[in-house]
Amino acid sequence: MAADAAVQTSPETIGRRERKKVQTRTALLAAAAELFTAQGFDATTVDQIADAVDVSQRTFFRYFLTKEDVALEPVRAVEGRFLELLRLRPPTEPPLQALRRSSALTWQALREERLDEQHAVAVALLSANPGLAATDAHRSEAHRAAMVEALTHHRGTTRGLAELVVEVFSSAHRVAQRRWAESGSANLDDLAGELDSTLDLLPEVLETT
Amino acid sequence: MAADAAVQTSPETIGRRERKKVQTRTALLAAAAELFTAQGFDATTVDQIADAVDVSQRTFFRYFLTKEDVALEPVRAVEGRFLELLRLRPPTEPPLQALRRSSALTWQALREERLDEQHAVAVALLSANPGLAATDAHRSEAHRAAMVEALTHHRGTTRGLAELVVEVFSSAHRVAQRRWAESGSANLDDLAGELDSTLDLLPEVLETT
DNA sequence: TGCCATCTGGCACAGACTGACGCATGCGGA
DNA sequence: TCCGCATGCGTCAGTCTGTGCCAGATGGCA
Repeated sequence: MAADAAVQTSPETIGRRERKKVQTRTALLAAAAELFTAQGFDATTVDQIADAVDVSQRTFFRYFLTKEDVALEPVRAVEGRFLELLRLRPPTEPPLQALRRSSALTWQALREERLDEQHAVAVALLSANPGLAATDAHRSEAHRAAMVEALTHHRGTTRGLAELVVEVFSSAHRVAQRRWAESGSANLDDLAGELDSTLDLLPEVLETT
Repeated sequence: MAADAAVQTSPETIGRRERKKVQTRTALLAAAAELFTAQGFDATTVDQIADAVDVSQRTFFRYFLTKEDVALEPVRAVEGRFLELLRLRPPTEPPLQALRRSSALTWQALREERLDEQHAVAVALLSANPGLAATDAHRSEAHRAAMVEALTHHRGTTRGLAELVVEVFSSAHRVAQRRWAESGSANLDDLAGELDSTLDLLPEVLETT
């Protein structure tokens, strides 16, 4: 009976092997986050992270391609959530507004799942390590491409326009995120506020042509 | 008399030591560019570059902090030219237009000094190596800050607005540069055209709010 | 000519990352 | 229940980037 229940509930269907993998992966992520915030990204070696979880360095690199990836993984997760929400937006909605709304909803979801602190930590790590931010810019290219894909044909938007919209939105997002990190706030509402006021400045930008 | 002349003409004032330094630096830059375009950035080792100029690897790292820096140095040079021209713009000119005009003038200058090919090579290298582009984004932060500095108070522009203007312009610049690289053109006029048509799309971006 | 600052080469080493090999463990079928 | 296979993991050895250190070579200058 108990076994049957375990077999039927899909998430628990996975065997011991799979469970262990998830375990070590999670442990590596946690250990890395802790060490990075405690000692800084550069000062932390991969060996330290692996030792903290009691696996070999080689195993670490089987879970994460690079040391940067283990730091950026939370960011990637949030981007995934954001994309899901963006794809649910009605095609009648203007692209830039769809992006703005999806951001707000993403942060709301993070807060409801008590992931806001974790996200704040990741963002802080990013703005404290410019090199890491550069890698992030690279790694998020796929994400931007997916955003373009989701927005093309939104209310007759051409691909070329969608590309520019995404770039502009990403710029505003970066500016807002930087200001938020500098303010030292860990409240996602403040981040939303920064993004709003930044986006509201856009019309003035055009007047400078 | 001859000595006096040498002392007075500032560029030739430098002695043999300084001249040799410029020589090796130039040689390293040239060898790196050649190897990078021939074999790709990742496939080229620092040892290869150093060997090509017949200096030790250790010496290479005394001229360039990282392998990436030797690849990005031409880009930094162009940014310098751009900034000089931007600072000469009349303060009555709207910021975004000042940026646009400075770009055009920079490319014109590059062409006149027959540096357009070299620049095309650097841009091609950038768009062929996303990782390098990420580092470039990081390294160009100082450049963007300088642009903000130059534009603040331009026609009553606040710093906050200037920051956003620079971000938006940089976005358009990236988009245009990517399209130009994809088109395979080595003509700087085409790049200017791409930038113009991208910037002209900006009003439509705002309509998507 | 001789002294001093600077440049350079070579060495040793840390840290990120990779390929190969063998062992151990979990999984599925007979 | 037992066996064979797939998979994950550790170990080892090695590459490449980047750095500190010291000794020798070279240029500038009195």
